[in-house]
Amino acid sequence: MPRPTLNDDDRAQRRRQLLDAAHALYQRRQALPTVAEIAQAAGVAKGTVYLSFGTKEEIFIALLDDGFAQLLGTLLPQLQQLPRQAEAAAAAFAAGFSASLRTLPDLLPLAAMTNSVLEKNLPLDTLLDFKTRVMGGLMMAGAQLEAHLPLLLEPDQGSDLLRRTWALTQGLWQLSDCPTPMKPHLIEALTARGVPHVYDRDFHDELQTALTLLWRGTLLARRR
Amino acid sequence: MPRPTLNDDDRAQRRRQLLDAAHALYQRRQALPTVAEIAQAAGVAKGTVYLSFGTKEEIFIALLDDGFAQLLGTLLPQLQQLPRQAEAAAAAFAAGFSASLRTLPDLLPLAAMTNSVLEKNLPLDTLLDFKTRVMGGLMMAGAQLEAHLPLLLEPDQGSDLLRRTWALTQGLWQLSDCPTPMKPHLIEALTARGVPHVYDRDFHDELQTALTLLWRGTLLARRR
Amino acid sequence: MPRPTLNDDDRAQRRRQLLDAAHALYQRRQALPTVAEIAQAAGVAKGTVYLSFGTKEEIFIALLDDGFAQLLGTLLPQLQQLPRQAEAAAAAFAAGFSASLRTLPDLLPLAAMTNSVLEKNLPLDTLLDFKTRVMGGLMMAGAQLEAHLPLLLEPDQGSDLLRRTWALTQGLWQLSDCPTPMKPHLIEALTARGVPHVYDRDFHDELQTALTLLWRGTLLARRR
Amino acid sequence: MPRPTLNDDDRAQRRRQLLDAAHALYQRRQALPTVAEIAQAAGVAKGTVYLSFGTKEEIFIALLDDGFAQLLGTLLPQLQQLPRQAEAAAAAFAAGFSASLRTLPDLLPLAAMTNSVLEKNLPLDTLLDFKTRVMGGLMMAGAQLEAHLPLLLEPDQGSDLLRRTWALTQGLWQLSDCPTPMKPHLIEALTARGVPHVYDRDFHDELQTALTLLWRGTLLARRR
DNA sequence: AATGAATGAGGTTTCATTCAT
DNA sequence: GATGAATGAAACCTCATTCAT
Repeated sequence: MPRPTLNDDDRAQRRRQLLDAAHALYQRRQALPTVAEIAQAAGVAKGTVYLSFGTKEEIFIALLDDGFAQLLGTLLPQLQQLPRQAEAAAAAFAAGFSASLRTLPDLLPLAAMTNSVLEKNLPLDTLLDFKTRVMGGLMMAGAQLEAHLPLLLEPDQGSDLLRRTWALTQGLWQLSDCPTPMKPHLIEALTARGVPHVYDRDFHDELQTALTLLWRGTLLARRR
Repeated sequence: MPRPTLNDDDRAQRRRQLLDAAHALYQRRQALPTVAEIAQAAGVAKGTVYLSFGTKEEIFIALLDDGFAQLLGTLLPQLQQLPRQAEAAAAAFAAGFSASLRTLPDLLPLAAMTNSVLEKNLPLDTLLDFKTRVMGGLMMAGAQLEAHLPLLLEPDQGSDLLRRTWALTQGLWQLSDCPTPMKPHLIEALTARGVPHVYDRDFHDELQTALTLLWRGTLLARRR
Repeated sequence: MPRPTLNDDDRAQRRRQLLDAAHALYQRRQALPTVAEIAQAAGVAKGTVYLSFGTKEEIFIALLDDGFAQLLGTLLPQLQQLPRQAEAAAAAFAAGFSASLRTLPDLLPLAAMTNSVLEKNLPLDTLLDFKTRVMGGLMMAGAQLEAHLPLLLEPDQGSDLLRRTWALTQGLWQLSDCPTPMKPHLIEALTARGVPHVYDRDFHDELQTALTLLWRGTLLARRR
Repeated sequence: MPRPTLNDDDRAQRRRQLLDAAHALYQRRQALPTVAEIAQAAGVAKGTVYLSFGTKEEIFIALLDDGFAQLLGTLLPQLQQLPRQAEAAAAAFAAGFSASLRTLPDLLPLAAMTNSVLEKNLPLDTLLDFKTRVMGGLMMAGAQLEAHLPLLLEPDQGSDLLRRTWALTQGLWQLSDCPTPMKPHLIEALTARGVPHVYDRDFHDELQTALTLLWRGTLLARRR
């Protein structure tokens, strides 16, 4: 029973430790690990998890939070280097966004559970903080985008565009996803049945195409 | 304890009875009811449920299936009456689609659970049938759309557009949704914190705007 | 709904049909099939099974009954050809008995369930009939045995010997048996652990040895 | 709701508590109680049971294990005091063994379920440990027996004899047993039908007789 | 006689969370 | 602070049996 007093740094470190463990387990299983597993992987006892997180779901919301922050981090520089012509900007963003997403392979699966699983058992405050932070990042990035493309975007439409971008991304991912173990069977069976060109299309190709269309539709609006 | 031999009609009726019960319970709770609850609500014994559905999840896939079929039913006539000019078509579709969705308030919440919940305990065949049916509807509607707007859509792009339409819709809904019981608090708190114009915006307004942009971006492509 | 009136022959035929189906299924699975499976295999409806048998367990008791009758059928002639010298008789019986048993591979597994499973849900009358029939056969065979070996067996000890023979057989079988799917693993693992010569010994060898000893002990008693 | 950290002693005590509860219930019902019942009888929650046992069946295997250990405990001293003359040894063992068994009235019923019930839901390792332990005890006792009766037993035949002893015991018990609630009716009815001297014979008398014969057959073998 | 829809008891196991130490 | 034993709700699905037709 070691009992060192924890200062804030220690606390943050413990949080990180747990988040890393949870993340690693999630990557392996593609399913929410149990608290016991997370604790074990982090080398602490089950009860200790609840000193850092009020709820199992909080852990994964925090992971999601991290993911969004990282996405934002890679996105912001890209936004400032976007070409200023509408079509080119749309295509460039789509390509950059897709590439950024590839570096965060757990973000979309995690986000897909937000509504149906993660938010189910979350204290209002945590949910509030999460949404505030995500939305704050969105607003900021949106403001940058507006500043960078003043001729293509109305004021305040930057964050709208980015929100819709995320929505389209998440929606497309959910349409293309299916339980990992049966993915090959499903694709094969769908192909055999002649249901064409939908699940076997590479998600990132589809994402780029769709995002380009959304952005074009948005950025061309001003021109009319 | 009535125990008459069931013909196909009876069987369909029993299915309907269970689906209606499940639907009603889902509306109340915004969460998957237990099989026991469904059985009780439908006035049958637990085991009876398993005569019509092999799995609890199948019930909800069937509900989703119904929803998509209904959506398609209201959508198809709309597609054929779309104006043939790009901007007008985009706006008209967005309006019509949003209106159609309003008549199916459970479709989006149900769809949001598809990946994380429903598919976890579904035999491959059921999942396959479901996906095939949904995709089939999409292809058909897409073909109609192409036929109706031959100057605006490349061949085979009708179903792509509709798929992206659905993805954007589902994504936006998931961003705007939150657990029913805390929705008012959340909105209030976000407003108080000055996180603006996002959650308190009416979902259907946002949906129309976003879909219009996506469609515009798609339908204007030809022109270039 | 065909409804031909069943006479006694038909009834017996129906019984046989069900017993055969149950037997075939039991052989496949080495576990009690469900009533639904039996009915389907026999080409009748579930309810029909209960016109011939009051309980699922009755079916398997009947199977057991059959098995005992067949065993008796092959045994009786053997008894009459037994050598009249004790040691030779013991060895000859053991060999013949083991051989007879090989022709009835389901008898022992079925018998092993008698106490813990089959008798659990049996009307008293059925159980009574079963026990009476089995015991009757035993008495008869015992009487033959006494008549054939008057110098080796006291009156009334023929059936005792045969009963103990069966007991020893069944007991040995249960010691050597284990769930079919794990048998190879188990044997391998036991061997690896150095637990020797018990499970990997061939059951029929062991049976012959053990029966020979029991019979010798019995038949030599008189001599002293 | 006491929740002290458990050391090994506590753990063993908790195991014992559950085993005792399970044993008591088994004695009452002569059937496997449910986990819920065991937990209640032991005064703990259902989940607590699974901290000590991985499976319901493990509980009963442990009970069986206990029983065998106790039987072995009473048997070993007896073996060393066996007379060295064959007939006398056989009779003495039979008497002592029967007496030992009387002190363990649940061992035989429990053992009768081993194959058909207990092994169905047991991890291979548990089953393996169990078999190894039982066989180990048998080997040890067999070695003692050989050492004690060197003139009567070939090397390595001690454990064989004991194994056959157990097989005969279990087989006889299963022949004489029937579901507790109907036992009196059955005996009465069998007597009424004139099926004689079998079920109403006291099991332990029969056991002694049969074991004496088996042992005599074995121990006399050397003489020839 | 035959059917097969309906019944509903039955039982296991998992796991997030608590809280005594 | 840390532990991890205890909790106990939760939920599924199977299947022998019945009985209205």
